[in-house]
Amino acid sequence: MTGNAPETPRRTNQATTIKDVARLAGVSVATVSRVLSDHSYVRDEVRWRVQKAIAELSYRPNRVARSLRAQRSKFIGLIISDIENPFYTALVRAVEDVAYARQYSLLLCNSDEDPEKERVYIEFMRDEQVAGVIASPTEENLTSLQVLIDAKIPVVAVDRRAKQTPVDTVMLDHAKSAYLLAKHLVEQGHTRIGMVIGNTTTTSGRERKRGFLKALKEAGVTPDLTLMREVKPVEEAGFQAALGLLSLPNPPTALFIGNNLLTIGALKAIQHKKLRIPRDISLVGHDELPWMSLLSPGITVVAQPVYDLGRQAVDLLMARMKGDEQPPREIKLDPTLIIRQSVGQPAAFGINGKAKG
Amino acid sequence: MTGNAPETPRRTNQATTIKDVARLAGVSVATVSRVLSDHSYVRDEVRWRVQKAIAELSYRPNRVARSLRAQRSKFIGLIISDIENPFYTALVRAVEDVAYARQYSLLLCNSDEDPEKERVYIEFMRDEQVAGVIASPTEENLTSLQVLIDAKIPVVAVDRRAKQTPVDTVMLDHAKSAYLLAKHLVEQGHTRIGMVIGNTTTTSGRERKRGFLKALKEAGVTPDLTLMREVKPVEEAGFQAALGLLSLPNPPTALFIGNNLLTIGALKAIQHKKLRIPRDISLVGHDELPWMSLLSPGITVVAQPVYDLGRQAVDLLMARMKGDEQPPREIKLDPTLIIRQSVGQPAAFGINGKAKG
DNA sequence: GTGAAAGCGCTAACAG
DNA sequence: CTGTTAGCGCTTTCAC
Repeated sequence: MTGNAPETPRRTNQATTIKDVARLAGVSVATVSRVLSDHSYVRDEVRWRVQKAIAELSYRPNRVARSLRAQRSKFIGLIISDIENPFYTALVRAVEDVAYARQYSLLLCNSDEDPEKERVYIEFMRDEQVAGVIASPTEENLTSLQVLIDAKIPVVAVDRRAKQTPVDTVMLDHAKSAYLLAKHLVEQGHTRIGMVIGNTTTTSGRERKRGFLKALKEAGVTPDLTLMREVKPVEEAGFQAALGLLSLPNPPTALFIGNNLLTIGALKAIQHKKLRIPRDISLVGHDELPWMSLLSPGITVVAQPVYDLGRQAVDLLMARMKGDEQPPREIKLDPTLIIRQSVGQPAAFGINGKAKG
Repeated sequence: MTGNAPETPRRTNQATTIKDVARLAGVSVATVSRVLSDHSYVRDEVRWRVQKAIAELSYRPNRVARSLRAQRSKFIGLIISDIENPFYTALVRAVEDVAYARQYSLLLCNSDEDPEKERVYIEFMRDEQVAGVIASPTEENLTSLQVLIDAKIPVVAVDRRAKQTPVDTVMLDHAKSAYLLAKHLVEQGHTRIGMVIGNTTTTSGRERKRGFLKALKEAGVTPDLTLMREVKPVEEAGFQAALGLLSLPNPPTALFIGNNLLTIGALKAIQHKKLRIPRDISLVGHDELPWMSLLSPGITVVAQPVYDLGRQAVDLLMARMKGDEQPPREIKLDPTLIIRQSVGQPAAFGINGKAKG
């Protein structure tokens, strides 16, 4: 992001500055500055004159100048890995809400699950001297966040951990959510369970896998490695992975899908194979989406308290921005299991007994 | 967004500045600046020394200082009305892609369909001296954009027009998309068509209504005002409006829904009423979503070329930023009708012949 | 080719 | 209480 473009032409109609206000009010710029930030004494009569001048000129302070002066801007950088994922969208919304209320605004960056793009954005945040950064690291052992720490810019990791950097973290109890989902499956008698999750280089992926395995172990089910897929968390990958699983000679009787986009892909694979849920195949997915209840049968999922995730992340960040020096905290939020009708008994002979698409 | 909070404490570990580089390289800051922006002659040997110093100190220019100096920052402001609407999400993605490639980054603002919040953000953009703004105006006759024009900040309206302000505009041919949808309905013999669209204070709402009426008129169908609803484009409003329509003594045989969130709401209302599509009620919706094909039956919709919308908006904006002075242009993009199975013949006796939920 | 110096708009010492 | 002034980090005349 190091711009080397030639200078844009200077604006012609000069905006009104603090000098203009000072001149009109017949005071010094310092006085104007004082009435602007009212933690300093100004005689009422003078204050009034200044305010009048401000109004008359419709003066508004230049925020860039303020930022330069303060060595800190009023931005919160938000780095997410996929703006088209409704989960992150909801997160952005929460952060925006809170930030707006506190007079901060959002520098939104979409890392696209690309650590390099993420790094570029992180350095950019530093160069822009943002007030703080909320990030969902592309990799659990991401090192680039250190740049921000060095620049004394507070950082909060959200949804995923950044193990290499000691920062506050707010996330779902991923292991628990996966556990709930997998437990639901084994309780219905499934033992051949296909798993499709996001890459385990991220916290969410790794922990969900752990939760999944824990449920199986508790039920005495031996996990079958040939039924486990770790892929990029996008719809197409979910489709391919599920399709592969369903096309196996001895396919699973249930699918455990660890991410909302993957779930859409998996559902399309099931549709493609002309399989019926839950008769031919059972399925559980991670994350609730507004349209999930429209499907018939409804899909059993775990829901995240997304808004809370965002809100708490901002709260933590704000505390740091105010100078909070405590050791990094980690907040884990609880998932909610929403049981619908997508899980049945394991099909008698597996899906091989059925016509295949 | 006029911050009045007390000054944050000055950072302790001073970042390396252009001065440090100059000192280390044994040149003046001017020379360093020259090698940074290489449109100026610097002796090779000197250039090399400077570059070495830059590398050694991991120097990165302070972007805030640059912005202040240039009277213009490297941000593109993006004001949308609902970050949780997948349509806008896709738009954000497109804009982010293009902006990133051109070394700009995104200041994302969610107006929440609130003209006041929008106005605050617009002034904020001005105060931050952004390079340009892409906005989807909350109201067609929004006046606040004038602030940006006055500050010579280029503006592009996207998805919706801003009639009061002469700016470039990129949007779907809303009238056409609505027309295609409504035509499809009347061609199947529907004459009692319920309409639920977003408020007609926006371009999209108004034009879609126009397209809807045009299709009816062409087919010789007299629009029934009691079947037409204009609401806030959110799921809940769609649910309520559709529910109202379906609960009428003489309900419509088909629903025309003018927005994706409204469609989700309408589908929930249909589900709530225990009606079947298309047997009891037909439905068409605006906007394609990744999961639409998962519904059975699939929903007939029009799709927007969202990515293109975003890309063209940025292109137009960039041209203006480079000084393009042509009169404002308006680009209209074409919708695509995706016919699935949600429209059937009008039910023989309307839904009153069926059990109601 | 290169350096010195002014200045972008603002805030915070420091005087008075 | 209020004014003067320095300076945040950078780019760009203007000299040399």
